[in-house]
Amino acid sequence: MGDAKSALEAAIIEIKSFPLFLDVSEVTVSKLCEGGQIVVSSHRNTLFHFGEVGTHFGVVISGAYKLSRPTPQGEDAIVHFSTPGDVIAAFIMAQPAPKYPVTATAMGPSRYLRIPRQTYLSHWKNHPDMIFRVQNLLSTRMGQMQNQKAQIKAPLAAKVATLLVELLNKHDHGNEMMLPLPLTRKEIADSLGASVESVIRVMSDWSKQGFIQTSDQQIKVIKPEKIIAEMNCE
Amino acid sequence: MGDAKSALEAAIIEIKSFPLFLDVSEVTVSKLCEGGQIVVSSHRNTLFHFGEVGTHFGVVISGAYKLSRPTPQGEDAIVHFSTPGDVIAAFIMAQPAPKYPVTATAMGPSRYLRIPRQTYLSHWKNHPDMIFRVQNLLSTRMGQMQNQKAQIKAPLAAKVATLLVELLNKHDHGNEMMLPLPLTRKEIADSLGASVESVIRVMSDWSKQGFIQTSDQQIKVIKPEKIIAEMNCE
DNA sequence: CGCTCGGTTGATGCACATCAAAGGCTGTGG
DNA sequence: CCACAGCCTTTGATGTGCATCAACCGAGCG
Repeated sequence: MGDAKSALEAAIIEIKSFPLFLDVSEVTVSKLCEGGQIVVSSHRNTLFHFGEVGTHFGVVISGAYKLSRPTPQGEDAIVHFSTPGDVIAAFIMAQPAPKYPVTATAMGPSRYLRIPRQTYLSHWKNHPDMIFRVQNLLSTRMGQMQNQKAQIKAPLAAKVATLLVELLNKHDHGNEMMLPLPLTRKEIADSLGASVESVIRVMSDWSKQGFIQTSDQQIKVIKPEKIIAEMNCE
Repeated sequence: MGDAKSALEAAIIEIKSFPLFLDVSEVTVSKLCEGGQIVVSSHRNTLFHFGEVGTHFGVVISGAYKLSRPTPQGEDAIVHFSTPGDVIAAFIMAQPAPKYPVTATAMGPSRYLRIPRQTYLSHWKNHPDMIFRVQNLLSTRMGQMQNQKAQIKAPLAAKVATLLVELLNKHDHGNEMMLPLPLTRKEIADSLGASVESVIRVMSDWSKQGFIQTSDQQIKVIKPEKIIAEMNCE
């Protein structure tokens, strides 16, 4: 218990530097995290499932989680990739009896700060600035979905390129154009509504041309210009 | 000027019955609409364009507006259909220097209550209940987008069916299963990322089988069961 | 050593897009 | 009042991007 508490305190130090909590006093941050606990996930662990009653929301501390929905065909459609600093499930906290609209699954070892809904209602709700910050995060996410929708008729290569660029933009990884999360071709496919094979054909083409490099699930962009060129259909 | 003011007052009576303002005192509603003005649009008028600086948000009073985004191919992708009671552009009010992420265009004669951003910041922001109501509306919208994303691999017929059902659900039109807005095949196509011709082929099939009926742009669903059956790919 | 998981490649087919052409309907301007 | 332009719908013919199916390979792992 002492351990859990100090883990929480350590995590608070970590999350304080996220844009979400920038310039917020440590006391306030502690309050906003009241009742919170650190969840350590390993690869493919889930935080919650689509359709379950939503009792908690939270913040991604490290690693990454994918948010997916089951499709009528039994497959999964990936709705969003959440990286450190992202808020998860805050959106539905405003509802009286919320259900999770997605399943959250860890991609590689990850950590998550899980906060009870009650804390949202008692501490976040009456803190307009925090609500606004949350809205800004969500507005970004909404924007991404709309971008993707605008690309629905574009060729697959353009969609993959856009996804890569978007993921690169979220976390400025210095000059090393490395994606901030481990990503399989299948996950890219599920995110874009394409088949694994098609995604592979696009990307191994790029590999051969030296635009990108992958080892393990780490994708590195060598020639960003080329990828950006693909975005606009060559 | 007296006219404008009384028009606003009349509109406030109207919007008071929307879920957004349910059980909110008239005084409060007036405050929330401070500086608001009624915009009367005719078919294909626009409220604002993609990329413009966002100085206002607002509420749809009557008719309908489509929210669309230009695509790289020069076409338009429709992101959302907004019907009476919907809030438009509230989302981006939280941002310091917001730009409209969509273009809003009237579908047939419509009316809109246009409210300055300042009112959002001074009256809405500090009213947690209102913020929550806005979030709930947006959460519905987000949910719809996610539904559509989950259907990305479904056959076109399923997508059209889902769209129709979703639009029916938003406004319970008694037993008359009439869509609450005038909708062209092109608009359906732009909303789903399909071609007009394909949408027409699907829908004229349904017409011949007597599932639906259209006159003008008014679509009436005769056999909802059949349409719902199409949603799950037969 | 068999297992699962991720990546890759080729052959085949289909659900759509695209192109083309036509008719109705509305508004607009000479 | 007619001509003309735009918009919406429809139908058919043709083409293609991508899904699907079917193998196969290498790596990690109990």
